Amino acid sequence: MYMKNFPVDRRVIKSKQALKDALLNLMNKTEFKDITITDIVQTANLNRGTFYKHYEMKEHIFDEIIDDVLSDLIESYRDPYKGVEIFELNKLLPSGIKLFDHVEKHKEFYILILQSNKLAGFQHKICAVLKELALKDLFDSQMESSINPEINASYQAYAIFGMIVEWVSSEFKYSSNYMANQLFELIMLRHSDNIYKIQ
Amino acid sequence: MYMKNFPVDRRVIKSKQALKDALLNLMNKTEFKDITITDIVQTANLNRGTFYKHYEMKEHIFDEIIDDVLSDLIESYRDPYKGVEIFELNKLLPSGIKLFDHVEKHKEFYILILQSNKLAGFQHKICAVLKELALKDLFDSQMESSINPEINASYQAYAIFGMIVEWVSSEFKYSSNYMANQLFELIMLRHSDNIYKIQ
DNA sequence: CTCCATTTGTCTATTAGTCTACAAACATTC
DNA sequence: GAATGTTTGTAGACTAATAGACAAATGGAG
Repeated sequence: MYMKNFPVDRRVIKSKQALKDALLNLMNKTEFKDITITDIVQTANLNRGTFYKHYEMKEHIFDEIIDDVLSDLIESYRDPYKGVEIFELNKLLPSGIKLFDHVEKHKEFYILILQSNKLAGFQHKICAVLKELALKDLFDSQMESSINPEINASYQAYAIFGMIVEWVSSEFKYSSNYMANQLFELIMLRHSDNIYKIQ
Repeated sequence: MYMKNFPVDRRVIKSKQALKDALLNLMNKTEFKDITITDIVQTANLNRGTFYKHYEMKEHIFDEIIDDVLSDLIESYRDPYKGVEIFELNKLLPSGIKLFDHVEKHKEFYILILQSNKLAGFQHKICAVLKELALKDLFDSQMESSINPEINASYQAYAIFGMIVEWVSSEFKYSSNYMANQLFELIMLRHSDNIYKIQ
């Protein structure tokens, strides 16, 4: 995941955001390949020159959307741990789980990549990020266990992603808080399982 | 109601709109007099210089908001008549009544002026516009009647405004379509009354 | 009243975005 | 395949918006 040096000028941020919003919006109605640059700048309400100032092709807009979403995913995942030295499960309150707020925030994006066949590849990208995050946590907490950290991380990552898939395809029937609670309870359940097995 | 020569540059339109949105937004939480120009440009996410390029004081922003709303009010009122030579009541379908769509569109504004004591003066401005519109219609259609057109127009204007007040204070409990239907039925009712009296 | 922080209005240099126009590449239709 | 319209990429002249700095005005708090 590459990172461009962040723009400082408000105008740049706003213009780029408008282009990203426009592209996502158009992708809900039209095939990516059929979307013209003229379409994008028209829905973004910008001059075509502005597009060429920041991007070379429409693909680059989408690349940046991915970057944005993944960065925000990482941030929201880590947010509950902020300032916490040692990982303590009982301090991880459901309200601290910002993950589903993140999904809701990028609703349009998630609907898109879950519905489209062609964009399915990005699902793995998301899971890979989730796995890395989980792996980092596990490394800090359960080094003595006999469980393979990679497998455990992947297990957790895809489990969470499963919840997201379910949520999105239910058309966001539940609140993000409800989803956070569900995740919390599932974690607790799994944790008590472990304790049971150890005893 | 005066009309500034419309700006052509997108940037101007966007910046001004951002300032208007910001002001309306702030007025929901803070007294007008306590809102600083710094507050406005910060919520609008614009440089302070941009404010001074378009306005001299915050009052001028609000003046333009009023202009916008009243212009849109007139347009939405007249929309059903577009292209119609002679006023025919039975052709005025409920779906053609765009008035409540207008109110919904400017929700924030209407809530503001109906809740605030200090902004109550603008209610009369709106009614005055509605009366003028009604007067124009009446002039075209019922010159032979013995009813005083001014009184009739004012009657109609305040009647419609009454519906708006009710709708706003119900916190938009009904759909704009429902409101349009209600208005339509009320007009029909009154019309058939008239026929009854004539016969 | 004095001190301190905030807001205000104004300014400059720089950059982003605008509009317009153009020729070349692409598509469609006949 | 010629003719038509649309999209593309690029360029130039112009204007709006930016960040940043500044002194003056305003406004509390001690």
